[in-house]
Amino acid sequence: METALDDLDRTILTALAGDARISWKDLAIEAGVSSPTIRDRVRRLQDTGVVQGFAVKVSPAALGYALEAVVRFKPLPGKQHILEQQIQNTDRVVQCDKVTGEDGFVARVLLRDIGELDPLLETFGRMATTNTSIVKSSPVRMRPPTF
Amino acid sequence: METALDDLDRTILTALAGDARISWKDLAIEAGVSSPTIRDRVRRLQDTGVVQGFAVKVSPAALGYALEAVVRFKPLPGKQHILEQQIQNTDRVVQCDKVTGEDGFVARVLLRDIGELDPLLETFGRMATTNTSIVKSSPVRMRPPTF
DNA sequence: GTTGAAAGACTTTAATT
DNA sequence: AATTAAAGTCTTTCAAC
Repeated sequence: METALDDLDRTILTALAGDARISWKDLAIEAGVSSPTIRDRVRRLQDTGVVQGFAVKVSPAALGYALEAVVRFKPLPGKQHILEQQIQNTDRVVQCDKVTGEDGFVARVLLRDIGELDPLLETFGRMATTNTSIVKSSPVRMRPPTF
Repeated sequence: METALDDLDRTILTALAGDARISWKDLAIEAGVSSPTIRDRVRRLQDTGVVQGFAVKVSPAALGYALEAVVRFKPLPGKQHILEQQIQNTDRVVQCDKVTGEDGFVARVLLRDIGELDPLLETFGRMATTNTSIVKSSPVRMRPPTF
């Protein structure tokens, strides 16, 4: 599942990380090759699974989600599966990993205000104990791996 | 900083969340309006900060990062600032939040193999105690908020 | 705020190296 | 694998509603 990248691939990925809607033509000029070459390379990166797609970056704050929190869930005995489903069905959860150790799941949740926290946590009351940390800032705001 | 969205905005955001490189023409057909209208709406969503940009989704696994881990950092006395800088300068850290509570920072790190974990954590030895959980799966793999 | 139409720009194909 | 050139398609502009 691993792929070797050359300099052109890295140039392409770096440009797409900055602006995923850049035209193949502009990317071709930036990389010093022709647009069909860019087109082929991007398709190959998609075919090999390096590029999984292109996403819009939406600001939670601009949509009224004033707070973000990191919630760790420790499943109650026998409740791990239903907990996982409940997490997936909670649309305020925008990211969640199942991890090793005491806490079974680590999730990122969006809140309109602090008053929304307790009701949200209570929906998990029968399945897990929780540990919540409010996000004060994000020193590293979701960046790609180094190519 | 909050913005009201209408149905057309929501249709546009949903389409762009699925494929951020869709052409304005195809999006126009999907939404049942003209391409100039789509163009104007997207520009407005960018101007109001709802759309912050467009990013390529890269697979860490395809680049050889076989493991992901969630690392919580508790800064040693007086070391919070230098810790934050060190985290930002560590390119294996692809996401990090500064949070309330015992653990000052929660980070997501990429590893080529488990042997990379200890050396990485040791670079933080003078600044923080750490708590590491290996990601076993990702029940919610980074989704946008509901529009 | 939206539309249709035209001009301009970009993308894709296919022949070639 | 990469390039050029031409055909095809999309984007942008703008006058009109």
